[in-house]
Amino acid sequence: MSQTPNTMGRAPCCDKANVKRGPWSPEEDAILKGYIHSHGTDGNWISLPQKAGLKRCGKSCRLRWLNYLRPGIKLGGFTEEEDSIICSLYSSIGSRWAVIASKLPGRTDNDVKNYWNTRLKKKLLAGGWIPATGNTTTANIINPSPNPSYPDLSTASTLPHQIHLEPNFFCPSSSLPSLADVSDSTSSVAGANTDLSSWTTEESYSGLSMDNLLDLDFGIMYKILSNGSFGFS
DNA sequence: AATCCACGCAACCGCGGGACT
DNA sequence: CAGTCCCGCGGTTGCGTGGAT
Repeated sequence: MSQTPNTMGRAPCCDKANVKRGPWSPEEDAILKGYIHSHGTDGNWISLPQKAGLKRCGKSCRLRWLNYLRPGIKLGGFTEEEDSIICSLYSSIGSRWAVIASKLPGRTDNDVKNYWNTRLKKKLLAGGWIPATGNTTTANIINPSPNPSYPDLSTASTLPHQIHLEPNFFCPSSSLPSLADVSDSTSSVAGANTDLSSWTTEESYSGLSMDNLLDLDFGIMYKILSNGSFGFS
């Protein structure tokens, strides 16, 4: 990169007057794909377009690669199961699209975000899962049932239970999920008690931070989140 | 057939935070 | 420790398209 250091705020990532903007052409896609296949990103997106011979901003190249060109990208409509996963995670962690997308192989954060904003939100509104008034936030997606059962994700055809949100992470011992539901995890969770079979007290659950929880095998995490008595700040 | 409008999606923008010097 | 740079993220914008009028 050859930008002059700017002490008055952040320097622009590229010279906007000399980069192409807007939709990518098939030729540009081919150039970017070919360059990354043979050279990789070299850990530097800013200098990549110049090296590859593209008149694009590095951020634009990164976005194009991550969202459309990299191998394994899943195109097409979302499945009911993916709907359930998105709803469940959104209700518990909010608009952390990158985290949600990481639980959906082949999906990108942009994809999930667009899907939520354009279609899934409407679906939830239509089904009464989101209050018709006010903004859609984690705080107003409320579990209407005091004693939710655990929906089976593998055969999910309906929207999941929502999470009751509290100011801080908590888990009253009276509402612990059945250990039979959580004891089959083989996940390794750094910094947390990973022996799920030993989770018999409120204390052992409380030691699990939200980030730890996100590292759990999704099926186990879902079962925990599906218990309407958990909450996160 | 022409115009309007709503929708979906690709892309851009700015910020926060981590890495590096 | 402070300053700088870049990556990654979430919010937002704007264009293309298809349906309605």
